[in-house]
Amino acid sequence: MSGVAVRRANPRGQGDRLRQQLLATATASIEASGARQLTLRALARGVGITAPSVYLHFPSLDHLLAGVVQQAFADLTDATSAAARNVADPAEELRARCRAYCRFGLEHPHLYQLMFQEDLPLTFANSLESTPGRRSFENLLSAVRRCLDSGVCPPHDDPFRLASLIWVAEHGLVLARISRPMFPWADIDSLVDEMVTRMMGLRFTPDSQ
Amino acid sequence: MSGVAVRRANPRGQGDRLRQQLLATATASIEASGARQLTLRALARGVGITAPSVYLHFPSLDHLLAGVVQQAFADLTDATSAAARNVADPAEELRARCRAYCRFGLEHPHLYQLMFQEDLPLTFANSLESTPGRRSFENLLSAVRRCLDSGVCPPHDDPFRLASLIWVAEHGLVLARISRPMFPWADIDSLVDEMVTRMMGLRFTPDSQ
DNA sequence: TGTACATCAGTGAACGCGCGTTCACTGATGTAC
DNA sequence: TGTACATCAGTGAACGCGCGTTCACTGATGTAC
Repeated sequence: MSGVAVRRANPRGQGDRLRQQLLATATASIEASGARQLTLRALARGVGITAPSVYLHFPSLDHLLAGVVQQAFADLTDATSAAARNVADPAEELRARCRAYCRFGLEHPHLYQLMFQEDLPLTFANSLESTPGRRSFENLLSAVRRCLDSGVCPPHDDPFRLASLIWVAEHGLVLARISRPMFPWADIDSLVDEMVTRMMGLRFTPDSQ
Repeated sequence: MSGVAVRRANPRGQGDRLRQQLLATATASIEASGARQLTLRALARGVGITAPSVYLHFPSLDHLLAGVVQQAFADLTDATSAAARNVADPAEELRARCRAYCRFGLEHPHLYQLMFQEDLPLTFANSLESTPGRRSFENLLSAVRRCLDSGVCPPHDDPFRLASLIWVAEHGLVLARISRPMFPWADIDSLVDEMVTRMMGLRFTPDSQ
């Protein structure tokens, strides 16, 4: 009748379980109510441990958040890659990728905002190449290149620049929807398709608008 | 030699001066170090008054922030309108508008982020029309309409939708730069120009890329 | 012209709260001899 | 097979801090009579 589940310490050698549990609970908590609400003590409460125990696995909350963000970017990359798989037409592949990207952002708004929060000290203070999301951008860049190479769109002398424009536009699509839910938005998939089509200079197809 | 400036109460009937000072100091503080750092007590310290005095003018910090945001949107609208003034060609007017929009965002990154923070309770919980930034969007929409009507670009059956795409893209341009300063960005003006040109289906002109 | 009073523009002390962080400690379990 | 010991996975109490908010108060200045 106590209602309080008594937690027992993990068996020897398996202290790493708590580490995973901390990451999972932090992610869930962020998805539910945003990263601002997540404090070290709130996290400890959520997991059912005492506050100092967090230090056994992470030197600070920032390190833990870096882990959450890293996992989130891996998931984002997986989602876009999965959407692109088995799509033969390069233009449609690019659109599918971008739709999946936006869907991920809109399905995990709080997480997405954390991934691009400017003041995450431990995630991209490092080198340019290991910037989180760099992998995801490289995939987008490859897809843009395939479009250019296959001739489904007019040539462009700077694929990197073109990919930047598309990334930035989908980023804006996601964030604007999150911060202005009352705006009379059109269907997200159709907006993404039109954005990609126009940005790449693709020909409009019946089902792309 | 004390170094502490002794503040004297404002003369009678001019208590409103402190109100303006609170707004100005809050804005300056946000521009310097972001809205997260701004607490009621920090603001009071910045102005040189005691914490409870803030309540004489604002029922809460949220109300004050709403004032800051409202002013910021007015400034943004002024900046884009000024850039559009005296530009005859509708296409160039639209580009000038968008360049000014992005410039504003990049010159006031912390303020811009606050303007589009999702959880500002007192700013756009209200009606759809009075959403902050709505005025700014209407101006953009008008500029898009002028392009379509003048025939400098192919027709589009939904100017509102097209304006949404352009707003969202410039929004993304600003926020992506803020959150990924290490990314090898191209010149912002040229990126804006190319984005607008492609999104509207304008013909490329020598100085637009 | 004097004076009592109201009002305005704040002050100063105090409160309870949740936070991050420290420190010494505990209790279970594996290991050496 | 027994037992001393080391290690692992945490606990529990306590700290100082800045925060938002309350309350009674102050001191200057305008106003009614």
